[in-house]
Amino acid sequence: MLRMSTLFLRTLREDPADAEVPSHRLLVRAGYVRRVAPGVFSWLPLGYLVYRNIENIVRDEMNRAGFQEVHFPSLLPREPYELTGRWTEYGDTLFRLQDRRKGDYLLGPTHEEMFTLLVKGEYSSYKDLPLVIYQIQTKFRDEARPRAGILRGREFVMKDSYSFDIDDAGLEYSYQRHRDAYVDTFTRLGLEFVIVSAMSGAMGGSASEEFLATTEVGEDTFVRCTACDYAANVEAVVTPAPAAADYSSVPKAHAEQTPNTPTIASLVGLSNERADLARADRPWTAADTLKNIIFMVKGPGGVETALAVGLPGDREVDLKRLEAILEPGVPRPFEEPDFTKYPTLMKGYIGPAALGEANSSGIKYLVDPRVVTGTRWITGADAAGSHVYDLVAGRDFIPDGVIEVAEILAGDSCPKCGQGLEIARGVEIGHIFQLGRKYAQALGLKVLDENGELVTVTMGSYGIGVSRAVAAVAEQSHDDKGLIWPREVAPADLHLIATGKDDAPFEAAELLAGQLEAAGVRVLYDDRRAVSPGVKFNDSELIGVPTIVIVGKRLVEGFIEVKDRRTGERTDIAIADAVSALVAVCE
RNA sequence: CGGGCUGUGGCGCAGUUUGGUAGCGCGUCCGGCUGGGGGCCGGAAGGCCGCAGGUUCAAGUCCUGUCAGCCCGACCA
Repeated sequence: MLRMSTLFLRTLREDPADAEVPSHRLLVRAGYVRRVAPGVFSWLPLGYLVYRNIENIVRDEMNRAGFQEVHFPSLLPREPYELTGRWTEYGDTLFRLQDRRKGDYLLGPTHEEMFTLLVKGEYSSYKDLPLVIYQIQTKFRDEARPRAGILRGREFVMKDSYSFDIDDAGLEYSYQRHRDAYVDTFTRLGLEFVIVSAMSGAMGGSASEEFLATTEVGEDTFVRCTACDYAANVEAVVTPAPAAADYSSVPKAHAEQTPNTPTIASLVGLSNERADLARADRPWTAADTLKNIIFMVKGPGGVETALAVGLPGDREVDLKRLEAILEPGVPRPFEEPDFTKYPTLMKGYIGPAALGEANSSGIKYLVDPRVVTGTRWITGADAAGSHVYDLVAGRDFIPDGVIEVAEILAGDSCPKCGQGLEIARGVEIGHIFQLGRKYAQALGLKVLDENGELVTVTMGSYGIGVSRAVAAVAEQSHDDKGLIWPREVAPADLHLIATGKDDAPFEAAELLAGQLEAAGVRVLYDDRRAVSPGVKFNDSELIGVPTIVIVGKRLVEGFIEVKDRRTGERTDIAIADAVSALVAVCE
């Protein structure tokens, strides 16, 4: 039994000044966590109870799936990370340290290397596989900017598991088992979540998926369909290409003088103002223009290549999508000096005529999926102050291909059902990933197959942010008064409050608390004598135990009050029936 | 790494413009009252005003430097 009179707990009446997001504010105010350093937190008794409940749910679901728990150190030697290149690849995010002999060590940010080496040391036959092992471990990442309290710290707890299979089919199965286990885990945590494809379509379907707990303070943007169950990372959204349009009635392309129209807005304005350019049926909009943007892309060898992107003028290029699709190439904007290298490009008036590998600039020209054959555009005429009208894709120009980098806007069509998409935010609480043979290759994890041949093992890696899940639940489950824990993760089942100046309520509550404990109910008992009822009520709402029981002024009539923290609904029950009634509530 | 803001008892803040012996609320301690929504009265403890240097008779306040933290962005298995 937890007694408020002795519990190591101090609740705060005011919000801490450095906390912005609700989970951070409330976890600090309710005395669950305290900040120690940027992105580093201590867990106080109530917080640690919640943390452990969540950890145990994660562990339980892993074990149910048949995975085996191991435990690695956090302090790791440099060598394995050197072999996979991550000692340098991880950059400043890696916490590094040296021992007294100047030997390099690191605090593990994730443990692919260690798992791979462990299995390599023990197993050597296909008969040993498949294998899934996991750990629940403190991880360290020296994030450039920790924020949002527990949601994004530099020290955090992660469950990471790794699957080892002989072939792709085995990997697919291990991946699927994790996917199922994650759905069960997050459902049990009471989290509202979506599963989004984490990679661009080109990289292939299910190789990597993220589990995002939906919350407006999340750092990951994703889209989901308002009508069907489609959800995807912004990088991975596929824009459905419209059917090719009939352009038989579209007049021949004609260049027009359009002075001082270097921007889309100015071009659309002028086109509507001038009678000779205006459309008869409707005004021109930015979506009628074809905007061409050039990037310089640095390839892995360090060589820069120009790339032209064409997209409807009402859209911007989403740099994250562009970077994701060009990976490992790195794009940068096309700048003034670059124009001198491509004399046929006229800044502000770049058109398809100059673009494309077959044309004057020789620059590869990729267009948005909406630019299908038959669509007609206003676009640059490659001369200052001049635009081409009625330029038809497929008739007047042929791009080198399609590229999916336009920003996603709310209302865009769902690639699955065609209805509108919405943009939402979430925090990544799980990630499942078919690693393949990268680490097994680098570290030489091979086994003998049934033909006696050495084959490289294929791996998957699967993470759950355990400490982050505490904050994610808090983020999704609170009101203006405080936290509201789902029962299974709550620090207690019941928050029992005794009020009054006489001994009677305290004696009755004491007795009740003992009986409830004996019946297996976890009780947080507010036995403080000198504290006024208002303080106790407010504390109970801040702390967020799902059921609040008050032994107070109605005791003389033989009743106690039961309040549901989430709904606020109150019921009176007879003290004589209290134990059985409350046990029932807590089941 | 770029931009903005802030450093004053445990927490939240005022005081800095205009230099003159450091204040308020909460919390804590002692005594009393109160006892169904952070209640009241009286008393008390607790501060290198981020740090260093400078100006001045005098610096929380002005000047220079520096460190730290927070927020936005970049970044983020």
